[in-house]
Amino acid sequence: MNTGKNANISQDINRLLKRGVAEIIIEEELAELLRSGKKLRLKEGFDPSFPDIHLGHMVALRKLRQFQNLGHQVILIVGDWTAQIGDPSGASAARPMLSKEQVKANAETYMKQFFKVVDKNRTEVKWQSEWFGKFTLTDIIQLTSKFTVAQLLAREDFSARYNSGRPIAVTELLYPLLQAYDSVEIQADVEFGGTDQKFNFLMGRELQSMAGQRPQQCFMTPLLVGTTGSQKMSKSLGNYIGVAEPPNDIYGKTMSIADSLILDYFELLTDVPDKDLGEFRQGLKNETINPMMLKKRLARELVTQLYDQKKANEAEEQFTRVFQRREMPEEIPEYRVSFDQFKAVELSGFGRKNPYTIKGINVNRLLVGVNLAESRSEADRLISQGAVSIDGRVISSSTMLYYNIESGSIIKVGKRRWAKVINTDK
RNA sequence: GGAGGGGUGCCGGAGUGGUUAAUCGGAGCAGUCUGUAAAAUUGCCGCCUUAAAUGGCUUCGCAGGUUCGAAUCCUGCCCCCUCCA
Repeated sequence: MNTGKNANISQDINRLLKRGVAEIIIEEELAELLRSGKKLRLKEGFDPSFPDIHLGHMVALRKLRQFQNLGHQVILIVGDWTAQIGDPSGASAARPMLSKEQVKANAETYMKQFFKVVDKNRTEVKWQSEWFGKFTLTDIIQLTSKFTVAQLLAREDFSARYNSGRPIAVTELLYPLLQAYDSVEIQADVEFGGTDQKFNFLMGRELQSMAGQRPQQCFMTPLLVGTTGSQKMSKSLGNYIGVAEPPNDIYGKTMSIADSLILDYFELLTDVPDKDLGEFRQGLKNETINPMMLKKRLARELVTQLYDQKKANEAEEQFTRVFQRREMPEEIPEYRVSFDQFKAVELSGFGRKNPYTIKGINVNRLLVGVNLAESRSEADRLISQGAVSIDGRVISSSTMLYYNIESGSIIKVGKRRWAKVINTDK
């Protein structure tokens, strides 16, 4: 029994270090640490400027969870100081300073999502301000004096910018140092993140060894490609699937990912065994598996992880009904509005054309009123393009702009937006 | 401190006195097709008024000015970048 357990553990360790991993520094040392039985301190940082977690982040978070399952401890660092600088990975230079309240609110939002994946009971939350709040100029001079400009310019995006004459803010140079100092402060054994964090992680190692600590191991996960299949998943590119999104959205967005991503997503985001992944790959190649079926499975897996099986089944049913059979969704957001305000009584006064043709509700205004269109101009466009239907009847011609709607009617805009309108007038 | 370059719609980027609500590309939205994939194809893509035709308003860093007319010319201001010191 004992040997069996050990065998399992070494199998776990192996999977931990192989699947969904981009690079580990130093892999051998980490394997050794894991085998040693020591309870490891796993560092994960987050920038409170961006509190939302999407599937791209989830890759590393899943790894944290797997480590936790072996008994290790996560230390989550709220980067309330580094957030003011911004990770120098490119375009974004100066960031607006967040107020304390904002940071706190964002941290709460973040953690709510974080603990969908990571085990709360094996997590310790630390704020950078716990140590940087007390920093003095002396401390900063001491910290910065340990490094040279050449060292910092070794970072690829710095050197690229330096060589091409683009600006580098002094505070940006500070960013890696602060992050490195976090590792010292919490005595990290392993730091987790995407490959883009490599330089920062390595700085942590440097600083730790200067401080007499054993340098942390760096565990880097691959960057997940966003839903459209070209760039990395990111909120600003709009190609993301958020972990806090409703089950139907997670399911639906997953169904819309590019075929080329299916295998990656399975590998990085699910526990589907490697053996099955091989079969999927083969099946896709030979065209013996319909990619859509695989995506359905993937979508189910993801919703199950982030919610539960029941929600996954419901989402699948909904998807099948609405998008494959083109029927109504089960739940449609309701809007209680006064129909009176959409009646076109305004025509009078000019007395130009006959007001008698006007009866019913101005669909155009109604769309704006229930947030299906942002402006009347947009509503106009949607209608003239045949994207709007009421109770199954397409409103396409201008003669139907005043439509006799009843309370409880269902409006559909495009493929996926619905609203049920309830008249609040007596 | 000196010299030069630049700020245009969500992004990139044309445009140097009218025909410019502003070429083009990307993103986005919508129609057809479909597996809410890809590819293709069509239309839209500032706001308001109008059933529509139409009309009005706002927009090219900010504020003024010249002009019948300005994103385009002039003046002042703000911001960004490069080089020299």
